[in-house]
Amino acid sequence: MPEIYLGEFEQIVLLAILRLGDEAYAIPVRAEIDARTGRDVARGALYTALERLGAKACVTSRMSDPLPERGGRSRRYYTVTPAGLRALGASRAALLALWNGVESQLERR
Amino acid sequence: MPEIYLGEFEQIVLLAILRLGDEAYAIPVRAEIDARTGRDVARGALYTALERLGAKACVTSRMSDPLPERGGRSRRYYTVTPAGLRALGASRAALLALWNGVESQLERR
DNA sequence: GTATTAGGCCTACAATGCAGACGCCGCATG
DNA sequence: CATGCGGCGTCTGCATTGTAGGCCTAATAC
Repeated sequence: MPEIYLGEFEQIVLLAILRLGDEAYAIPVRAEIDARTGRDVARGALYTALERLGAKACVTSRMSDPLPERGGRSRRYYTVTPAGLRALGASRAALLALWNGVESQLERR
Repeated sequence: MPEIYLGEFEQIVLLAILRLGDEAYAIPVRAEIDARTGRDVARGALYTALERLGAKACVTSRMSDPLPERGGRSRRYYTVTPAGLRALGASRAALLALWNGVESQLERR
């Protein structure tokens, strides 16, 4: 297990995909991120992140058939791999370990 | 409020400083990070992060007097500013919002 | 056809993460 | 007092991640 490190944004993207389940293609992912974090990223930004996650085998993707809709182009749906889940769990644990006990200091402003 | 974004590593550093209180100079910070996250970063890495946090006004620092010890050079002690605390709180909230409800999927491995 | 809309991809640059080498300063010890 | 050693700040430079913006295509609508 060669220790995969996720950047913060990559984590966010993975989480959004998980949350969306089988509706996870770029546009809804982007919307989800915006809704949850207020971060309004460009589509291009998202695609590069997704590509890099793919390179690390944290996600896989499949193309859909074209849709019978207004601009119904085929969509690329993403799924988080087990390796991706593991990596996510690891970074979460690391963050939690550091947060633990510090919250109180935050509240004091 | 011009929206300060913290990278993941910067968050970790801030948290370590908070945790160390008034013993927060580079070497213990490094040790703390290693102990909590298993991340064994070079000193240089840490200093650049600290410098950048300084530039964003998330930390301040003061030099100590030289110490009467073997290699007793002066140390640079760091303190998290209110702005730093705010930024930390914000990124934590963002992460939490996304994590919320996803933990269950992680457990299923 | 031509507009309009959804959505994938490419290019290129900025910000962050990280390491290794350098050098200072003070004690120690002969 | 000179040489060495140990603690620690600092500099330079490259690698990885983050982000924007524009281009292109496929499909319906008119």
